[in-house]
Amino acid sequence: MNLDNLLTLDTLQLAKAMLGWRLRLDSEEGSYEGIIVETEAYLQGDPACHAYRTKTKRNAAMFGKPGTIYVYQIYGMHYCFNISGNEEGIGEAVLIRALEPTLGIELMKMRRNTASLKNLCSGPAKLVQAFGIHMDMNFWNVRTDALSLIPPQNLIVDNDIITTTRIGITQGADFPYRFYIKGNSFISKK
DNA sequence: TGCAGGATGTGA
DNA sequence: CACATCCTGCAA
Repeated sequence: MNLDNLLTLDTLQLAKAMLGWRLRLDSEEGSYEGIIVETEAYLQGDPACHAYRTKTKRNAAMFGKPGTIYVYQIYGMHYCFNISGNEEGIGEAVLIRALEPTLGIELMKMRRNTASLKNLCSGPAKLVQAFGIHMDMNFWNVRTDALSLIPPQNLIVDNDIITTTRIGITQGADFPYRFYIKGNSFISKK
């Protein structure tokens, strides 16, 4: 599957299909890459979705074209990184929850202030910090900007994907919208 | 090994 | 006032 095909999937399928793809950032200081190993989907009609009610200044990027990057601040101090799904005008996105670092590891260790490989990108706010992602990247697009998606080296099949409920929410807590690669040790929860 | 507590912008 | 989180410190 190529990037064009990936971004035509509905948001739930997109969240699953992104497993195994690599997230890459090219910045002044160097390049970062990690394999996407855990995602969550946030959909229309889903009370946990930031776009559940109205379009606001904060959630506007969720309504962008597929591949639009949505960065938001949470708990006043951390940031999370999403990729918008579905067509323009519909507020849906996939939250990237964990990566298996493959490139730029020394830079990540400095940014995260830890030497532990497993602790670099094993959470949505952690991977944001490891890559140095910030609010200026809100409304970027993975098609056109320095934050991009690279197709999988090893194809992830359905049998390799575990589906569970999402982490850290109470509204919509029963929806099975969290996906991760079976047996991968870089996910956010053991 | 587990959990309580704190930091604090945004929108209901 | 609840929240798509993480880290520290203290108890068991």
